[in-house]
Amino acid sequence: MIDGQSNRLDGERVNIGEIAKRAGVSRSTVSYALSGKRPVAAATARRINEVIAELGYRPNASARALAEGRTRTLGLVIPPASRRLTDVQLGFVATVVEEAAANDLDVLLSPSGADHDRSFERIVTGRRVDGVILMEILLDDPRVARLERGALPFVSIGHVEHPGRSWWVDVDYAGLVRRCVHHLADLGHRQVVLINRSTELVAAGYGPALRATAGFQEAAAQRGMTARTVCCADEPAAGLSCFEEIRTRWPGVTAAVTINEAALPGLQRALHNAGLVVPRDFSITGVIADRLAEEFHPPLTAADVPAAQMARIAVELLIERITDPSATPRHALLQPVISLRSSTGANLS
Amino acid sequence: MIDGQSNRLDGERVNIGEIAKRAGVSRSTVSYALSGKRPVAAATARRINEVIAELGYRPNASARALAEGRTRTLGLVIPPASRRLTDVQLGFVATVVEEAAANDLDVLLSPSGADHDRSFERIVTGRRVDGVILMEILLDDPRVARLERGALPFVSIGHVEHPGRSWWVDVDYAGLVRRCVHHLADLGHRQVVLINRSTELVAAGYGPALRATAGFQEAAAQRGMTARTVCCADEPAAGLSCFEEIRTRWPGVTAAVTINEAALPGLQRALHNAGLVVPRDFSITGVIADRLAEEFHPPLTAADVPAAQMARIAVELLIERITDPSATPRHALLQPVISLRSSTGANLS
DNA sequence: CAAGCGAGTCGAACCGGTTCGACTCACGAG
DNA sequence: CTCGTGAGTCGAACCGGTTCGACTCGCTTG
Repeated sequence: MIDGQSNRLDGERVNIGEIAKRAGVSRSTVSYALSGKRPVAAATARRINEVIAELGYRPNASARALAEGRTRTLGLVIPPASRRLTDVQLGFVATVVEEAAANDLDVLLSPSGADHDRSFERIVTGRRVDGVILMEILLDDPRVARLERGALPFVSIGHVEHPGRSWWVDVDYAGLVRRCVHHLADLGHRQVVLINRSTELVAAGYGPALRATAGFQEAAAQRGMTARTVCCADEPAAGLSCFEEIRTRWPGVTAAVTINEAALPGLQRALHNAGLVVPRDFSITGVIADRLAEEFHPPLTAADVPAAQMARIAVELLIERITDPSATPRHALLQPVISLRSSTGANLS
Repeated sequence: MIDGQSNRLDGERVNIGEIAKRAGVSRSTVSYALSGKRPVAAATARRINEVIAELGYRPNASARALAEGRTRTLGLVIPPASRRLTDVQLGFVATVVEEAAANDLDVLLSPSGADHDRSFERIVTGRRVDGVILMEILLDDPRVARLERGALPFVSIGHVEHPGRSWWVDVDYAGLVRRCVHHLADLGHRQVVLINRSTELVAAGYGPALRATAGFQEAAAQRGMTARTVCCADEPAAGLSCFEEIRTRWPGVTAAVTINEAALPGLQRALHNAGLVVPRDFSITGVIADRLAEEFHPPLTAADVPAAQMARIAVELLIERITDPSATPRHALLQPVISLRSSTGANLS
């Protein structure tokens, strides 16, 4: 309906003044007709809308942002591309964008880490966004401090050690891993291993990795099990060598809990090479995106990471915090169900 | 609606006027000291920089965009989240963001399709970005027309049928698939099948899917082979049923070429279920992201889709087009090498 | 009938930068 | 000695919106 027509200006120089002139009113009247913040006579409004439709006018976003003091844009800080995004993170990004769009907000992406601090800094201090969603934060994250100092509303995925007045959404890794361990204990397993994320992430204080370890050891101790833990780089090759190492060092281990999605293909191949049949010879469970759990062979019994749900909640919380900067902090700790598929079985050894 | 007078952190309401006042100069002098567009005395520049550092001042991005007439932001139109992003697309997005950051540009994301036209429209007409990268375009894409009418520089990933004056980056699907077919012919295969993307995409006129088909049939005809083609939804389950159908309908087929990455896990399982050993009983090749090709068991001989390279080139071209709007259109048709791994072998039947 | 009120409109003052023209001053060339 | 020149600076005019105060009506209301 905006097609072709007689907009010879081709959307180039049309601003609110041009609309006002052609409609025979002042610029402020056009603005009020658009925002509805003051009454405008029906006849005037109709004239204005006709001119707007004819010229295909849209308010300039920068001018509006400058005048209003808000940009109608959210910032999303993603992990650097070098550390490949996992499937879960990917779904998360996509859902954030959709959810923001549903609220007429745009999303500005910023890579973090490495030498991308310029980008992060530009977004934070340049008033380019009204608020920020921070992915994959560390237990003691400098960016959190930076955002707090900048007085910019933000919601983090994952929480810092002592979340004082902060807003966040997280998955209860400790609780989920604990339940996985109990599940294995119920099936008669006595020696289990946790296949964690990479050594670097653990060293950097990545929350989920640390909390998974804690939950793992707590539950194993409670059930009197022998608990081993290994770190594994986030890539298939590492999954393979990691599993071979496990078999060599601890041949008595009969089950694994993992939160490392990227290593799964390698794990799969290692099991195949060792001639092990899942779950007859070895059980596997953990916290894994449902899609990946179903791609495994056999499908993995696992806690599904609810990335889309987290994204929706994060956007919702952020909008709330932006709208009311003095609101009391809110957060959500999600504990998704464990989907029973086919990768765990009784310990027969 | 922040009461400007009240309080807020001292460092937060700083603008160029405040810097000018404290440094004892005019606003324009501060601006010139920052941009270097006119000479400023060394002593003055030092005073200004001291004040800026002391107050932690950063220019307001909206104000600058309004005055300069450019936003220092690129738009990236991604496929809707509903149609899950593939691994390749994900790598592409991440690399675009990094490459843009390297050029001090930010990236605004816009989902397309479905009911997200508002978002697309907002970005195009609101002058929110200086240029746009369009992912996964169709052979006859309405968004291309929209961007051309809006006089907004853009680069597309994939090209329309008759790329007149447009800028684009693409992978030579036809050529790659052709080479895959020749490779299989050289190994003695006589009956081959193309496992394409989904029926919907093909019907919608998705370029790579159509060009892959064309290249496939051309090469097969040239080598006197029997060529079958099937469409397969972009998901593991479809890969499984799709392969079973192939075995039933055309039992003589001994090799497959695929450009459908998402279906690979299902394909893997179908092969396993059928008791087929790759490449002894069946050969597989195609156009696949290197990471996925290596996760397959055995690793796939395939043309690696160079997502990162495409992203870098796309950003580069877009910047060039923005800088010089009258430049003659440029494009890049990439023909990556085919990595010989272990999934193709001689036809023994 | 004066006063009060709310709908409808306008002009002007912002928001925070960039940029252009003009002015001053010191210095070297004619 | 005068003139031209360029470094260095300032003030003012933008960019394109939003918003506030004030003004004009026509209509109650006391």
